This record gives sequence, C-alpha cells and structure tokens, in this order.
Amino acid sequence: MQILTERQNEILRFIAKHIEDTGFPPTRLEICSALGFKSPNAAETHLKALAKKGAISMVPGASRSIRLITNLVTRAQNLAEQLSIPLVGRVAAGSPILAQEHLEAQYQIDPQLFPMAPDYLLKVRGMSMRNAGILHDDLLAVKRLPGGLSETRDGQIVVARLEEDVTVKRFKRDGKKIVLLPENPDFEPIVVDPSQDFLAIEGLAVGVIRNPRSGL
Amino acid sequence: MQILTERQNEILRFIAKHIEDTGFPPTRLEICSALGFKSPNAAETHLKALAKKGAISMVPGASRSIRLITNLVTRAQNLAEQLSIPLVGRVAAGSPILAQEHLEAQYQIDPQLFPMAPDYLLKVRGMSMRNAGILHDDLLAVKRLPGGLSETRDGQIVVARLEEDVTVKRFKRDGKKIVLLPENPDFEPIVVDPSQDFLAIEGLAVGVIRNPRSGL
DNA sequence: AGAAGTACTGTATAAAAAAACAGCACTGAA
DNA sequence: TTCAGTGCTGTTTTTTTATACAGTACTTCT
Repeated sequence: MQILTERQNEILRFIAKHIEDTGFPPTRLEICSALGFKSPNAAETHLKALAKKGAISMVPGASRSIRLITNLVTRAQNLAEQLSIPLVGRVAAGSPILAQEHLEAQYQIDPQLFPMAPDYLLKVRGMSMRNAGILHDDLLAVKRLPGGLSETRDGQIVVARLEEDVTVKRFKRDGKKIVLLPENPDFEPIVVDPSQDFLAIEGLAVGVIRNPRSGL
Repeated sequence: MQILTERQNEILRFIAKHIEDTGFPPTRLEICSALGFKSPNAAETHLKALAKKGAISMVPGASRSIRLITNLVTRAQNLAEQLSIPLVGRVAAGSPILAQEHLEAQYQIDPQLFPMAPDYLLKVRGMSMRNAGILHDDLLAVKRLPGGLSETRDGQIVVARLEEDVTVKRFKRDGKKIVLLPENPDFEPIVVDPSQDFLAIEGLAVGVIRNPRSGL
C-alpha cells in the first residue's frame, strides 16, 4: 500500500469507525456529511484514490461495498504473528537460533504470563538444570538480549552459545571470567574467558512451559 | 434471542458468510438469489422475522444495514472468554476451586501448547513435587475431570481434594486404597481409603508454566 | 510550463435497494 | 375456527446510492 495523505487517512479512519459502530461501510453521502463535504463527488474521488493506493477495495455498482484492506492485514498479523512466537527445536551447530530449519511450531503466548514478553520458545535438551525445575524437553521462554554479555546479571538463567553449542545455564561473573553454572550435581560448571573463547548470550530465560507429552 | 426456524438459521448463516467474504452485509436481492427465492419480499419478511426475534438489527431506509446481534456476542466471547482461562490462587478450605474469590488473573493460553486444553491454572504451594519439576508458585495447567476418580490412571499428576485441603500429587491405586505420592523424599505419601475418607480428583495436570518472578 | 495529483463544489442520472401492497398455502395453538 | 406465524410469488413505488460530467484552486514534480 502506498502512503496516504492526511485527508485520505481521515477518510479511512471514518470508514473504519463506521464499520466498527454500525457493522457496515458508509455510503458516499455519509462520508460527505461526516467530513463536511458539500458534494458527493468529493467522497467519490477520495475513495477512488484510496482504492488506487490499495487501502480499500470496492465492488462496482454495489452500495456500501467498501472493504478495508489495511485492517484485514493488521488483524491477521495481530492474531497470527504479533501474538505468536516460534518454538525452536534442536539447534544445529554454528547456525543462528532462529534459523528457519529449527522452527518446529508457532504458539500464541500471553505476554502477561511472564515478566518480559518472550521472543521464542527453546526446547531444552538434557537435565543439567534439573534442580531449577527445568527438565529435558521443557520449553524455555526466551527474551533476546540486544545488549548481550553486558546486560546479563549474576544469577540469571541464560541461553548461551559456546563456540558451536547452545546451552542453558545460570550466569555468574568471576573476575574477568564467566561461569556457567548447571543446577545438577552430576554436571560441572563451565568456566569461560571471553577474551579467549567465543561466548554469546543469546537470551534470558523469562519462563518455563512443560507439556507432559514429554513426561510430567 | 428467541429460537429460530431452520430456514431462518439458513438465512442468518448466509448473512454471516456474506459479511465474512465481502466485508459488508447482503441486500434483499442477494439473499434471494443465494437462497433461491423468486421474490425480494421473501427476503424482506425473513429479515423482519429475524429482527423481531432479536437475531439481527436494521437501519430503516439504509441499504445493506443488516447487523448480526448473535455474532457480536459470539466474537466477544471467543476472544475474551473461550481463549482465556483463570489463574486460581490460594484455595480456601472447603470452598470450590473456581470460586470467584480465588481467581487472581485471566490469561490467554494457546490450547495447542498442552495435550489437553486446560480449564484453569492453579498456583502451586510448597515443594512436595520438586523432583517432578513442579516448584512453589509454579502455575499448574489443570483439566477438570468430569469422571473424577474412575477416569484417573496410575502415574498421572492430579489436583486432589482431601477433606478440606487441595493438593497436587502423583496418583496411584493400591488395591482398594489410593496413594498420593509426592516427588520429594522430604514428604510422605498419603494413603486414602475412598470408602472411609473424602477424596475428590479435581483435575488432571496437563502442563506447567513458571514465571521467574517467583524465582527461576 | 505542463502534467499529475490533491481537494474540493455543483449538477445530473441510471441503477440499486428498501419496502410497501396484494396474494396463496400451510401449521399449530386458543 | 379464527388468529398468529411461517414461507413463499409477483408487482410497484420511492428512496438511496453510485457514479459520470463540468468546473475551480492549489501543489509538486519534471
């Protein structure tokens, strides 16, 4: 859709409001009286401009046949995309987490459920965080951290990438080194020197979802 | 809204479909050709009957001014009620789980997230299920069991009511007795004789949601 | 300087649509 | 058995509505 002028936007907003209020689109004359026009042709030419720009569609000859194109797209996006986040399965070594081939499903997650709205769900592999209540095949709700390492604070559970591997651990600084702590005595802490080794903080755990298909 | 005849329902369905497809309601003539009428008055009288019964409303003199009353209600319910489930906090002794005073919030939960669509979320108290990865303040997604005890199978994690208390435990039968197993060696199994003691299975755990405000 | 777009007024007209009037046939309740 | 309601056909009338034509004025590219 091409960009609209201020006046064209006003007309589009009136059409949307009319549909919202009454359940059906306005006629040319109704647009005239709402916008203060004295000629029905003012509405007619505006509608033609809006149709040409792809903001609305009309059926020739039919009354009240204005259909909003923008609203349909917006509504579909709202429901299908903006409120839905992807489930990331096994992450292949060296490829980005959100690469298409890792995405297994798309779920709608209520953003109010967690302290921060998650960007994706990561399927947890292994039992290294068992004592934090994060089990194998749990879905970890992850918020991406644009700031990376510098934004991360001690005690937070993070999704970290070490060389090629993606892992979930508790984050702790130790001088210039960084320690990734498991929550299971069978596993050893991982000590990383960011000046020597590659370490990226992919995101912060903001929640856990378990579905008992995996074994509650 | 009074109940509609089969023919009136057909017309209502056509109007809903037309709005869905085109974005605006049909005219009398469009109803005629869709339903096979030969006279526009057939549509007119049907619409009057539908308006009288409260299924639609119309603006006198205006074209395509049919508004569905039923659909508006249905849509609001869909978005606000059918997709949203309550969070149940501390359950007072002896009162039903879904009593108004226990409801702390309302969340929209994607039904695909869990093997069964949950009816409510229960805030877990205590650590008796720690080794199953269910921690204090976790939200347990619960599906009500209309069948109660008879539908419950060994190994399932259930929400049970014992006399006055509501508890989450793993379910197991032992002859005529029922054992409610904790998942934490610090707690003792609870043995119940249903013929002697009051035991109700309030629901089946279908998922866990943790938000780290409680301490991930 | 001309073309294209925006933003209107004012008039006119043909088609679309609402809605009334006049019937007919059937059903179920009072 | 009459009345109300359902479920139509067929015709007519009056609005409503879309839309074309003829202008005016201003702006913004090219």
